[in-house]
Amino acid sequence: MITQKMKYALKALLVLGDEAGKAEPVALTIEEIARRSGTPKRFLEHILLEVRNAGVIASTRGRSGGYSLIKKPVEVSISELLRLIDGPIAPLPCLSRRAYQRCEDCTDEASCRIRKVFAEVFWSYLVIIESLTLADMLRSDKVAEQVLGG
Amino acid sequence: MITQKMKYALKALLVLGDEAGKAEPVALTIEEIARRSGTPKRFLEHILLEVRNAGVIASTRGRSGGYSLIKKPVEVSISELLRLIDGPIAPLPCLSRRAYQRCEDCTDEASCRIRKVFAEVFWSYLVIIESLTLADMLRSDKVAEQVLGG
DNA sequence: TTAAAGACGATTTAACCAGTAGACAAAATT
DNA sequence: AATTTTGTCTACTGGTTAAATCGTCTTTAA
Repeated sequence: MITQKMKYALKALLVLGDEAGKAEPVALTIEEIARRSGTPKRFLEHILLEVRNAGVIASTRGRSGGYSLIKKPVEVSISELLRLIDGPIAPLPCLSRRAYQRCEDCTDEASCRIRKVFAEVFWSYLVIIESLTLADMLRSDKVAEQVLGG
Repeated sequence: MITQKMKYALKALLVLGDEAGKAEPVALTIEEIARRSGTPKRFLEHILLEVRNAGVIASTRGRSGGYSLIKKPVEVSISELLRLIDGPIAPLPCLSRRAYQRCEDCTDEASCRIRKVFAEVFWSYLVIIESLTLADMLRSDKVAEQVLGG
């Protein structure tokens, strides 16, 4: 499960992405982003700060300040955002590339059967999620409807 | 990330699976399973209880009691175990089949762009992990080595 | 009947999630 | 220059979960 915080981050980026796609985009205040995305304003502050530090959005302070998207949507990786907000994606610390950690109880990583089996699943999963970008979300209404529920 | 508890559950099942594959398998005590799997004994109690209630293993009480695998390894689904120990697999509650929950802030599920994009990733992922069983883990040493680390 | 096992509920400690509050800094308007 | 509007940053809080541990009870074989 992704966290609520991640959902808020995505919603905020959708708002900023929609704005950036307009004819004459303007910077949006936290207040406005919070309103449009349905996010608690004070909480959104923290989220936007992290996203800004990652170089995805930019902020200007003072009157007529606000936030705007500075990366092209196609360059905003969902998996990177996940790592930023929710932490490592890998099912096991010993399978994470960016946040590798040896399992403290593991005697021999190469022969670990748990690692081995999750590695296979994980690589397949990674290929899929690494290819996802904000652009995919922004134009997702154009995607053909599929049966989802149940 | 899967929890430590899930790792312990898998390790315990590997121990019981290995035992079940022997010529003359015997029931193993918690003590023995804890020793072989490197799991805290008192914690393992709770884990084995849950796994037993799911019908994967059986227990006998009293002297010469213990645990043994009662399902065939090929019938022990890793994804079911994940659901049992760690909860829903889906990235969003509104994408879970078994633990479906509407996102409380969601106005229209069908048009939710977050849901839509995660749905695609999730279904692909599900296909892979749903096919995994304990049997795959038990014979995973036969799997060709692949480069994992980094 | 007693020792060896599992069953089960209560408690604990630390971390994390989701959110709030207050003080501060910058920029534009007046 | 003062004021207002914005973002920045640190700290805190209440609730939940993870990872155990503890004590007690029940079952069963020797």
